[in-house]
Amino acid sequence: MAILREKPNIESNKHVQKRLLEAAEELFCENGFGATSVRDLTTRAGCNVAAVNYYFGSKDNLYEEVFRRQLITITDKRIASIKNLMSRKEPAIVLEELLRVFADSFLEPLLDKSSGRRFIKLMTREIIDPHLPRSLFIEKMIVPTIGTMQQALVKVCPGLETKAINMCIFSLIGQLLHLIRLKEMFDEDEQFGTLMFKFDQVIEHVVEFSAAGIRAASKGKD
Amino acid sequence: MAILREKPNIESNKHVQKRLLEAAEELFCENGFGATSVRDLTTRAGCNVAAVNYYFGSKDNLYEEVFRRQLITITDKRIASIKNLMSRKEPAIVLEELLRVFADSFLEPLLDKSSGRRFIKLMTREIIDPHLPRSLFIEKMIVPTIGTMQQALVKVCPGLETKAINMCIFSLIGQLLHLIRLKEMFDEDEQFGTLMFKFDQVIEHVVEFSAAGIRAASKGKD
DNA sequence: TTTTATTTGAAACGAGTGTTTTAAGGAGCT
DNA sequence: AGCTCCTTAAAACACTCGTTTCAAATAAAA
Repeated sequence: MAILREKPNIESNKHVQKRLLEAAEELFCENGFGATSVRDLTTRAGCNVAAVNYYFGSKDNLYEEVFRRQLITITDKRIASIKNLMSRKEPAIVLEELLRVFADSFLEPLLDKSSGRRFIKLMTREIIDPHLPRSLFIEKMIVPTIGTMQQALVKVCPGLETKAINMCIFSLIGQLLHLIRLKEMFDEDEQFGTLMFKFDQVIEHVVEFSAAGIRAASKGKD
Repeated sequence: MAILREKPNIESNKHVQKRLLEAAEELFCENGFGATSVRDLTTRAGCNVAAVNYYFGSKDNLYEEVFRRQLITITDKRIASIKNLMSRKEPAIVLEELLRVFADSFLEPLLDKSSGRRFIKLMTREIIDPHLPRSLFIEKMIVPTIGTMQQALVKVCPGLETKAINMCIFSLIGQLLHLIRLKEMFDEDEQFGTLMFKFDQVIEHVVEFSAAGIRAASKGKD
């Protein structure tokens, strides 16, 4: 009963364990934990039902493995984008610039059709009915992301109190998550989605809307 | 095989059909459609398993019945709050005032421990993996709510284009939904919830943050 | 009261769930 | 060869699921 063992030798023909992880990432994200059966997973991975329990011990373990991987991947990308911008010294960074980079790094996993996009649905599901400890979510995503953004904001926008910064980040993330939600909701629905919102226009609106809000919040203490 | 029949006579002892609706509203909201079994429902309602199919035809029908009721109830409350404020003629209504009323009417079902609070979780679930046609959602909630808020905003904030209004409402709702999400997430978690956010403070921040954003959006076309 | 109709109850149906068992296959080693 | 270890396969396990059946109980109407 091996749990999370290494690849057996060289890459034989995409090992079963790897195929299972890929299948799990697709199906869990698409349909959620409960609606994905072990037989769904093994059918897509092209292996026997027993393989899930053989390689991962249980369906739950496989789920946690998938979730943790994606969580860390996305968070690292976001932080890298922000730090990349902040490393610039030459022309001073303006608020709108930072907000735009943050918005892009936040929405990037949504826009490309890679694995990250599907994962957002799974994240939302995990918030509503959690199968994993919330600490994983907090420590691996929320704290690092907000922490990085805090540091960036105090540099770009001095004279803004910590509490106000947190609330402004809250407002920003709220809008971005809502944008993701609407995009998911009306993705194939032409009538609603493109009629009232063009994606890039909304991002620009969020940037300017939030910049005005942040400046108003810092005006009192400037 | 009666479907949705009327109450048999007077209210006998809280009729089975009614008890089933109440149990369904609680359990569906709490655990979702898939994680709520017919036996869970009938156990809480104190009746036989066959009662669900007898009175509602199927588990799906019962679910739709619960969802439609709550959706309409909440939407009506929100619209009434806004129209109540807008009916005032005497002192002109300022932007912050309107935003506060909208925020309150939006969060009200969250704050009280009535049926509406649980329903928000169910709404989120329905967005992620829908069991009902999206048209129900759009026609019974989104269109009426946004429509009412549009009318209110053009009166309070003239010189704001329709497209800009829609985007500002989008930003406002995004923040409020995020506030609901965080509250649900860290409701019993003292360490996180109350440490960084006091609920009333966040509402006040959202109002001021959004007022600044809206004024910035209208400044170009004033 | 008898006769209808409506509502309940217990049991069973067939299908699907995660997991375990048991045995067969296959690679690399001495 | 034989031997060990890892991997796969098919079947069965002990559930739970939504729904149906059909007889008994209850209420309404005659």
